[in-house]
Amino acid sequence: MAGPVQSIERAAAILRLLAGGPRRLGLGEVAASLGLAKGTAHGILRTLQHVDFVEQDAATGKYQLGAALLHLGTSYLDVNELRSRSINWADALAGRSGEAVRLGTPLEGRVLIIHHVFRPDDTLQTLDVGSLLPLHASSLGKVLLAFGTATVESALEVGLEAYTRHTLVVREDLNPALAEIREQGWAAEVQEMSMGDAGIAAPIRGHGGLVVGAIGVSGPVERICDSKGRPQPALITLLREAARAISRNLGAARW
Amino acid sequence: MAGPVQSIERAAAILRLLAGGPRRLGLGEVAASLGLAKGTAHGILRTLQHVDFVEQDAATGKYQLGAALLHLGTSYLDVNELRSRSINWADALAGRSGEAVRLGTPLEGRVLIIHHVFRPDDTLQTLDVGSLLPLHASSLGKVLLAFGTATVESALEVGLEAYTRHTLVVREDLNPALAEIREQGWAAEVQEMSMGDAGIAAPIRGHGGLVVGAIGVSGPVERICDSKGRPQPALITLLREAARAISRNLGAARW
DNA sequence: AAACAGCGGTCGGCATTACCGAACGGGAGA
DNA sequence: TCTCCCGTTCGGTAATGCCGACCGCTGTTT
Repeated sequence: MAGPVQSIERAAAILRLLAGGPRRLGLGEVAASLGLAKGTAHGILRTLQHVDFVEQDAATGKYQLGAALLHLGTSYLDVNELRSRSINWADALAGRSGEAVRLGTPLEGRVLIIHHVFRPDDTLQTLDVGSLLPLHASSLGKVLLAFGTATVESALEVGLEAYTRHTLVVREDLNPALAEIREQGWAAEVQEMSMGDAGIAAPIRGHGGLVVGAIGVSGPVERICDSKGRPQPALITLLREAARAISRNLGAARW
Repeated sequence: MAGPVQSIERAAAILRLLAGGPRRLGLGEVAASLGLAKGTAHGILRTLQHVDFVEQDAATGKYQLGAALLHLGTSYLDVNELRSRSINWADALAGRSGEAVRLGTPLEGRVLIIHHVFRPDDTLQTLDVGSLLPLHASSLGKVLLAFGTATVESALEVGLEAYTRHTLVVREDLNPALAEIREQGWAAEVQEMSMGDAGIAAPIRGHGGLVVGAIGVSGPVERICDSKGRPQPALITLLREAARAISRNLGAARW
């Protein structure tokens, strides 16, 4: 396999860099972060700006992401088969469980949320679609890790950040947990990402039984778990039924 | 100004192409559409795939947009100042008017929706954020055209499609309409995009009074308009107040 | 007020870079 | 089983984009 086109790789790196920080970045910062000459970075940025992938603040000259990316991002949602085939089941699952339902797929050592059904009550919630969750501290991520859709190495590259005192932060603790998830066919996360919250997730399989994504239910720990701190069996059943139905819909024969 | 980086321009063209059709595209189709050699297109696609901007269907070998774009798109929303400074006012406007509120900015001869507050009632609605509306047949687009934020030329390049019999499809009809919008400070669209629907929009100004976007209210024609088919004066007042407030928030001195 | 420092932007020479077109191989359909 | 189609590979070529020094501006410091 021949080498990738470098200018495009660099352009993508710049976009990722701009997406990383919430702050606008100057030309110098961009060039320094990627080890490029200023002139080189400027050429790439000028091109990205020309195609509306990047915008430049008129006052400060600093750069930020551009509008075209928003349209490309939603177009991705439109063509994503995993998402479109899951929507109906995710809706039903949210209705029956009374909790928020999310769908995830791996991206760069994290979990990308590609669908989010709000909890049916009318409380204020923010749309998570497009957000990135950690692989090691979310039920969706653990499923993806356990079934090989995401690699532990990619998670380690990002780093096993300790969000709460329950977060699994060492690889030796992670491995047996993943084995158990493979065994039982679903994953739980209880106050590992934020205190008071919990979630469970199950794998979604595509053609040859390959796991292509995960679906999860999440909410306050007192509703997701029973008095012993274990996920509610009834919820698990609902979740696994939904995951199986979606898998069949995607062409997974006998799961 | 030196020339833009061609490989990046081509990569962007491929992404736009993939975003255009809802269908997955083969290598040959991509190469032919852009007039590139198959080898060239393949190299670019391979790179885009490597950075997760593009995915390849394992079965058919066809290409589609990739997951990284979704995250970049939502990151764009996070840093967009026009959006973040408008959210509160858009919310309030939706509450007071009882109708859906949308925010738009120009992109490639169309209007990109960067914010969407649902109509307060509980009817089924689809999120328009990331969608593209026509410049000539939407109230948001007409505002952007009238105040020079989008050019009539860019609209003509896309084409003045006739969605209904009320759509303005000839430039000579468009120009006086835009002059009137400039005059009165707001735009209306009554059944020009789809029968039964109407909308009104007003400009949002940034620093030097430059129009940077538009905010609009839309809904069924019988609620937006009065019995004579003219937009409700009360709605217009609410809308213009919101637009003015946001403009001031963005630093527009006296509008 | 003047000098400076830091910024984004520009320019021209060099060699690396990515482009092209033809040939390959595998899969699906006939 | 044969054939066509399509994604992929490969090597030669010169066009391409990269580099690093230089420019002009703005805001700050002395």
